[in-house]
Amino acid sequence: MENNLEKYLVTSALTYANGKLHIGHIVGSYLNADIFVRFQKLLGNDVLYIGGTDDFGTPISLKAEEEGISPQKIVDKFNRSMRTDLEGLNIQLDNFSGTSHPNHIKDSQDFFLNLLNAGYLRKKNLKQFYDEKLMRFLSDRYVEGNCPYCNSAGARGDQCDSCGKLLDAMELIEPKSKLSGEKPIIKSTVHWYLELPKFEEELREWLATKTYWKDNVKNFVLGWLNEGLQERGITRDLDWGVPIPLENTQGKVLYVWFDAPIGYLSSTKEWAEKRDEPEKWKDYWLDQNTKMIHFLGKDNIPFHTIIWPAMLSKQKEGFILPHDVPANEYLNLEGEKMSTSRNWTVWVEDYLKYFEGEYLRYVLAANAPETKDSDFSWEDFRKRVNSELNNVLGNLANRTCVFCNKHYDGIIERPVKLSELSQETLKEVYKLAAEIKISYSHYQVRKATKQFMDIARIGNKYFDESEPWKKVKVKKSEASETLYICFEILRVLTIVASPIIPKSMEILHDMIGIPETIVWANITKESFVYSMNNVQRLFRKIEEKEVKQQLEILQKNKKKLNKNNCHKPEIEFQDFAKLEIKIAKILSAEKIKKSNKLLHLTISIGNEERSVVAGIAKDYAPEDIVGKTVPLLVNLKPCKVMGVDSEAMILAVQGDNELALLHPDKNIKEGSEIS
RNA sequence: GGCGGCGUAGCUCAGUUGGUUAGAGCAUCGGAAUCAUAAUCCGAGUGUCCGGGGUUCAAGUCCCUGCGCCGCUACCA
Repeated sequence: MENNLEKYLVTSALTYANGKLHIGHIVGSYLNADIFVRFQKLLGNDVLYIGGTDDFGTPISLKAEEEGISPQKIVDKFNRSMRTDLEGLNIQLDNFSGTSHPNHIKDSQDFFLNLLNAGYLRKKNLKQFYDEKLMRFLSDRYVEGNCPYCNSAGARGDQCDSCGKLLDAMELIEPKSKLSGEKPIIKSTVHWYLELPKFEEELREWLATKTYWKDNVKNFVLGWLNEGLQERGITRDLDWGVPIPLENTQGKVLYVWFDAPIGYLSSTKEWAEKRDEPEKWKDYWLDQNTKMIHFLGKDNIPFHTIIWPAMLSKQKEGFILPHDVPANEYLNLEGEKMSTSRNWTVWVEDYLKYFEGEYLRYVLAANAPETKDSDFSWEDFRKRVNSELNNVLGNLANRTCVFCNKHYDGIIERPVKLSELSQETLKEVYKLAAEIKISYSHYQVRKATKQFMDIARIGNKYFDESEPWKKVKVKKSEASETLYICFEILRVLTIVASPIIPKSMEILHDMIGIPETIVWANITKESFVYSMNNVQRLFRKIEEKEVKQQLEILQKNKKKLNKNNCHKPEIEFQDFAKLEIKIAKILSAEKIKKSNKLLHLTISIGNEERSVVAGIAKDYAPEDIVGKTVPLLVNLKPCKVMGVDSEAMILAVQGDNELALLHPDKNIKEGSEIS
């Protein structure tokens, strides 16, 4: 049997170290990986589970500046908080590292050098705009100016929206930094590009062997390939990152997406060192029998299916390539898209203040966004915990144990002969267990969850049909057989459900008092004696008021953020006086074709009419707003938006999810100025 | 507008490569039972599988088209 051992290297996508863990991270790449790892361990396979934080990049360095501490401090703080949260959810990685650890720097530099020496990196001299005020290079989309072709204002460095022409940022007339509004200077710089087009052929061939990948992943990758691969810059002018290992490259680092996946390797090496077997990582990374499986959310697919394999394939060491990339879709929250910037999510740390980690594991597993986006709601959470975990599984365990204690002093032995119903029942349970194995192997956690709950349902049904409470009074041995079978069912459950609710299943395992360990091979091996031990409730119920409380917390947090978010620097009155805002009447409105947000309005400010483009089409239909009076910023520099002249700007207010026009409190004649 | 996805019971969703009478859980209603965490078990269901057209002996499933919703993207809040 030992010869058949399979070897897995499982990873959860590195989490960006500028915040805490929330349920999106968990459902996207941690829980499904942990479940898979636990399952493989039950099978006795050799599994190593690796992860960590993604520590570099602009957002972290900006955050550090804001808070006046070093980026490393920020990163360390969140790395620690994530470890605690993962522990609270019983997600057990073999190593949780971070890309700012020293190992990682060296590994990433090696990757860079190997690619360079193999001829897959191209060095490009380029001129780039530089914002002197912020001391930062500006990528094309952060520069705007007048279009050299149609001369309309507001053209971005990469494209003019008025005439649609693709631009070179250097051609812009009167360029401005979008970040500071200052006029940027032109500075020359050097960057390295990964020449992805060179990999196309190889990648296609490699991908053709991945027939077993999930459809959503395969389609995504093919889409990318068919559009044609572009070379991608892998360096940036920044100081918080992995330095480029070449002469005269001060102030240049590797772009985060390049070094992040290398974190899987450096984290493995760190694991090996901690075990005092520094070469042990090679057992995984250099052994072609290792199946490397990356768990991640759909936004991460191209990096792991195109760029990362390309990078790996040109290293000297002969690393393995990803075997599978089971990407999950997104989880919504109460029907709305999750968003950390709006604080619309459930933070693990907060969750754990109120509920068991096991419950979240179960609910997220039962409702995982495997094939399409799914929704997490607190009401659904309550229902699943109460009517599934408690009523079906918890109650089966409880009624069996309590009955056994009451009538058999807590000990049940295997009957010599089993009735036909008992045999049939066991057979059915084994069959389901076998199906669960398939589900787990295919990452179908959702299905596995339903299936093990079905096993518990079989148990309840069998208990009822056998009526041991009647038999115990007349044929005590028959009633004992019923209990025995129920214990068998519980025993199977401790194995098949343990990847999803490991803690509860361990408790149950102790409760029913059997010596056999929880491993998959024991499923069909009947136990001979069950002896009760510290019988307790496995789960508690969630009350309606707890759901209400969580919903209130969500709403409260959401508002708090909006308030804090909108402080701008103090200004002088003269600054305000520069604005000419007048009350205007909307004369006509029509949709701008090819846009779903823009309306073309004709507006009157008394003696004058203007053409205005407004981005309000999502909240206002043209016919609804004709005749309305609204505030209008009159002296905004005119520009063209999608080919339409905009000679002023309507003022509107942004609510949580909608936009609202403003309206004077009294009847005011159009053209009146606001001050 | 471009790209991608989705539309199945009141709700949340399963439906493998086309193949009997379209399923599960929850909720609802009726019944049984009283070992158990007011838990369980049995029964009753209800469906224009978004609309229309096509391919086929056969379409929820494949093709075309219309509508609706979502995501990414572009966009003067």
